[in-house]
Order: sequence, then C-alpha cells, then structure tokens
Amino acid sequence: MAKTSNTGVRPTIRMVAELAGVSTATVSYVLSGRRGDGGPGVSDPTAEKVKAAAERLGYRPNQAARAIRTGRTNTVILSLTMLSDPWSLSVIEAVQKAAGPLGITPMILGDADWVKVLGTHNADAVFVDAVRPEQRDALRQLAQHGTTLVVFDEEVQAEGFDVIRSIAGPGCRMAVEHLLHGHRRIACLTPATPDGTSGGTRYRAYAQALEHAGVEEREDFVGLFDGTSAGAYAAATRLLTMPDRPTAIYATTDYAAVSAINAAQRLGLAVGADVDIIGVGNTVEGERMSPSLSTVGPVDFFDKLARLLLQRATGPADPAAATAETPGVLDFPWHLFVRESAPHRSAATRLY
Amino acid sequence: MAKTSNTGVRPTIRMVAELAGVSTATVSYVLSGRRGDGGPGVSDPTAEKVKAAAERLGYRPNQAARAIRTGRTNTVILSLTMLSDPWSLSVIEAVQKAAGPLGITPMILGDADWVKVLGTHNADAVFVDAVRPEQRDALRQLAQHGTTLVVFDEEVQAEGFDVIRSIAGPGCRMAVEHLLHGHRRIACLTPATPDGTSGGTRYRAYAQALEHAGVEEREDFVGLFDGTSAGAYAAATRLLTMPDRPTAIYATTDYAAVSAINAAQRLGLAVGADVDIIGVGNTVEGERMSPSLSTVGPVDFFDKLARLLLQRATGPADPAAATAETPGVLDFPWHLFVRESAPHRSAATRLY
DNA sequence: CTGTTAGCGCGTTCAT
DNA sequence: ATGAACGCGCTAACAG
Repeated sequence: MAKTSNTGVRPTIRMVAELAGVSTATVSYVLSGRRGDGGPGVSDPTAEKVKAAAERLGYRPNQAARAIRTGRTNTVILSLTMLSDPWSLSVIEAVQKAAGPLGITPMILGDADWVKVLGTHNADAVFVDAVRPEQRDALRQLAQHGTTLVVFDEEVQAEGFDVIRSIAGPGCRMAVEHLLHGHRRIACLTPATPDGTSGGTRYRAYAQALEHAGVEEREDFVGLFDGTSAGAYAAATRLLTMPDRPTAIYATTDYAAVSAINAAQRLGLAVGADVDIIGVGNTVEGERMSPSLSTVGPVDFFDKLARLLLQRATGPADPAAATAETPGVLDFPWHLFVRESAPHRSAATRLY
Repeated sequence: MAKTSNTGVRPTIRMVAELAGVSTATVSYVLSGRRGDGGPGVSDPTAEKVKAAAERLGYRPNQAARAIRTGRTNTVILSLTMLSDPWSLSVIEAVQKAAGPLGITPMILGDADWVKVLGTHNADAVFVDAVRPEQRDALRQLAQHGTTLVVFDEEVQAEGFDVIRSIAGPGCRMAVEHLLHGHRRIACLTPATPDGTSGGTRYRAYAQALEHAGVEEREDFVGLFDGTSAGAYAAATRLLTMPDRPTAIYATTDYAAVSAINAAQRLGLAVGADVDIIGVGNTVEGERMSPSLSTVGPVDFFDKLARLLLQRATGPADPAAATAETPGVLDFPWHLFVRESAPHRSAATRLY
C-alpha cells in the first residue's frame, strides 16, 4: 500500500516536480506520454522517478487547468430532456460504451436548460436531444462560438453543427400497413397525451393508414394508457377481452408492445397466430424476447449516434477545420422488422 | 435582435474589455457584480458599456478558467449507478430543484466508475450512491485531497465526508408486522435476483416477520417478477387468482405495490377491504394515488439529501474549515405510513 | 470613488 | 531536461 499524502490539499504538478527533483515540464511530458513531435525525449530513470513521485502524492492532473490550455476537456455532455425515457438510457449506454476506450467521460445534463450551461461549461462535443423553438438562436450562437454540437431534432436547420433526424411517420404507416395485409380489426395501443386525447405522429399514422385502406376506425379499439408499462398491460388486457376483440394490435412504443404480448399470453392467446402485435422503436429488448417482436424503427440508431458524437469530440479542436468536415444532416430511415409477433400473412393465413 | 459575433471563436473577457474600451478587471467586476469588499465601485455608464459589449459578443465566462482561480465550479456531480431506477430520478429531480436557484449545475455521471472521473474533474460537491469495497480507499483519498463528498452507503465509515444511511430492514419488518395485525395469508411481491432466488434485505424482513409471528411461509405466496412494472402486474394477478388467494400483499417496492393495486382492481377486488397492499420506499406517487398507498420508508429523503449536498457545495471552499463543520453520518429512520391500501385492522375487521 | 496594473493559479508547450 | 511564456478569468494593490 503506497502511503499517500494527507495534507488536505490537492497535489499539483509542481509538488510532483519538486518531490522528483525535476521541472514541471518534465513531469508534464512524462505523465502525458508525449514529447514535442519526435521520439521519446525523457530518459527511463527520470520517468520512473516522476511516476513514483506522482503515485506517492496521489497526483491527478486537473482537467480544468488542462482544458484552459489545450481546449480539450476529454468530456462530452449529453443533454437529455426525459431521463425516465428508456430512449435516453439507450443513448447513455451507447455513448458510455464508445467513450470509455477513448478516455472520454460522458456527463449527463438532466436539466432541459442546456442553453445556460453550455455557454459556460466546455466539452469536446455536446449532444442535445430536444430544441424548443426559442432555443434555436442560442444553438446557432453556440455553434458559431466553437461548441461542437450534435442535435436530435426533426426540424432544426444544420448551421455549423450536426443534426440527426429520425422521422417516425412513414415508418409507423409501414407498421400498420403490414398488419393490414392480414387483419381488419386492428387496435392501437398508445399513451394518452396530457389532454386525454391521443395526439402524436404515431397515432396519426394509424388513423391515416386505416382510412387509406378503407377500414373504419373504431373508437373502442384505441387503447389509451398512462405511459407506464403496467398501464399498457391493463389496456391491452381490456382490448383482448372484448367480445369481438381485435386480431392485431399496433402499439406506438416497443415497451407497450411487450406489455401487450405479456397480456395476450396471460389470456391464453398465441401471439403471432391468434393475435398479431407490432411495436414502434426497434429496441433491442424486442429482438431478444420470445416471441420476438415485430417492429419498425431506425437501424443501429444509438451506436451510430455515439460514433458520430465521439468522432466530433476527438476531431480537430480547431473549429475552422471542423467546418471543413461538413457537419450536416444525418438521416435515419426507418425499416420494418418482421419477426414472430406479427409474421407475414398471406391470403391463406389472414384473419378476415 | 442583437447581432452577435460570428468569428467562430469564443469571446474572452479581453475582447469584451477591448470593445468596451476598459480593462479586463472592470469587465470582471461588472459582470460578477462584486467589487473588493465594499459597495459597488463601477459607475453606471461604464457598467452599461461593458454589459452592451458583452451582450454584443455573446460573451459567457469560461467556467474552467474561473474554477482554476476561485476553486469553485458551481457544479455538483451526481454519480448514479442505476439510472434506470426511479430512485435515481428522484435524486436528480430533488437536486435540480434545489440547485437551480443557487446557480449551481448538477452534472450526472452515469458510469459507476466515479473513481477515475472524480480524480480529475472538480466539483463543489459530489454525491456517490454506491461504494464497492475496493473503492473505499479511493474515497478516503479523494476526501483527503479536498473533494467534498456525500456518500450513500450502509457500511462505509465517515472519514472526512458525509455518509447517508437509510437502513431498510427494520422498516420492512414494520410493514409486514402491520399486515400481520389483520392477516395470516400474506404474499410477498418482489423482484427476482439474477440467480432466480429472492435474496435481499427486504425479502428477508418478510420471512423473519412471518417466522417471528409463528406464521408458516408458503412458497407459492412469493411472487417473483422480472423487475418491470408489467411483470409485477402479472405476478400480482397470479397471486390474486389463486384458489386460496392471499388477503394481503407485501410488495418490496412501491412500484410493484402500485402494479398490485392495479391488478387487484382489475380483478374486482376492493383494495383496503378485500385485500390489503403495502409497499416499500415511500415514494410520492403512492401518496397521491387512489386508494393511497400504505408504505414504509424514510421521511423527506430526497429533499434532505439535496439540501445537505448543496449546503456542502456552497459551504466554505477552504477544506480546513469544512472539517470543522463536522461532516458525519446522517441517519434516515424509516416510518410506517398507514394509508388506504392497508388500513389499521382491529379484531373486528381482521381477515382471519 | 473609479478604473488600471500586475500577478495568481493550473498544466502545457516552445525555445534554449 | 529546463525556464519561461501561454491561455483564461479573478482580484489585491495601486494610480488617478
């Protein structure tokens, strides 16, 4: 056990230098492992002395001081509005996995108030998951002042920063149209909006697809729930115990779809045979469960997002050069994943 | 709309000073609103000029540079191991609410690897929600080097930092004993541990309370679920549809208890009359629902935690003075909250 | 009473 | 391998 200092004060590079009997420059070179441009310029014995001194003092370089000089913080900030949403957790997980090997620390900003924070705190790159209209100016200004941004938004213009788009509407229609191949009695399981109605792109896609196919929408086939997965389970149970129950359920999130599958199985229905269920979002859980969940969603979304963010973070710190790298719009097209919970239906197997 | 600079470089205090035709010191005084010890020492006209220049350039002081000089970052770090746990979200929410008015930004560290990060990144205070045994040395060393820590742990010694304890065992026994006043057929609804068994303090309290009361534990009255709230709903449904169903359910988390209430109501059982349900954790949701949830838990936990953390963050930056403030152990005793879902039972109303 | 000068505190990096 | 300058904002001490 190396006895470490207990002065109550954090060791600085100067203390290390003094203890090792060298200059601060040497300590810096040794600990950062780099020397000018060329080969190694520090002799092994000195390097050992320095490392021993640093160890003994428990020295850790001060990131803030380093950042002031290098302009790099080895930090990315994730500004996430809805931390309770599993989507946010997926973002965090993907970024953490990719950042670790690079020595970059992801810091999460749970507050929606990224405008204030990003103006004063530096990071090598920042991910922002929601932009309110009145924040757009601030966004542009941040980018102009050299903040490296990756923004998730369906509308905002890419002006000096990256924008990730992932437009749900067409994909959701694909999901409902897939069900329409084999069904006419199709229910929709969707969280209620605060005002009690079921707004939102994902619900509208359902209504439009039905209308386009000439299928009348039934009000009692819309299963609203409170956003929790237990609520989805209860709503699905209600739908599936109706006298003329739906033969298919379109759930506007994968989590609701999983609950619906559980509810159906509890009721003794064979999912993928007696009843088809499709989700939205293409989350990993759906692929792994049994029966596997049919769904629509972007491909490889979180990993690609993480990769882009970290590429931007490690890219040239010089903002002038960064613009040459063409930050722009990255579009994630949605795909249909036909799996067990809602298989292909031919004329022979359709349920109407 | 103030036209702002677009040089692609972040404005510094020097640029503001130059544009305003004053010195950097003046800018600093104006923008930080303080001057030496005494009253205001900047004339109104100059202050206006400076503010205008700062506005025009979109100047925001660089926190990293400020921190190097002042030792204050106006930041607290929350190291949270299980971001998916609603408990973590409650911590975040409480801290954010308390930090906002103080101009302090909470940053969340989702990684469990706080040892590496806290060594290099500074914050005015740090909350750590879990300490593995091999991390205890690092904890002590961080505290010695001046990091202000608040640690949530049931075992670790308070050596130069605050420790928050909230011991579940006795409280959980109170919950089961409350049910024992009116019941004999008491089920336990608890998430399964990875190895399939139901370990954990909260389950053991159930087993011990039953044994102590001379009630035999029935294996089919232990409802294990996968940790999701839909899983809890399904497990509760199974318990309540048994031929000789339990008359009371002890759920080891409030979220499971809420699911159990939903399941009971769906089955047409009157909660608080036909069946009693009690939770663990004393979350706010339980108090607000109908029927209100009986539960056990600490009182005012998150708010007090937030208050302590921010008091430490804003306290004297001088670490020597900080020790005089007696950081120590803060114990949160658990209470029993008897509400509608499991009311008091007398000899007249008991269900056995 | 108002504003400036000079230097601090970090780790990094260029000449020497 | 080193001395000294550097980048940033803050602030004690000073000049008008």
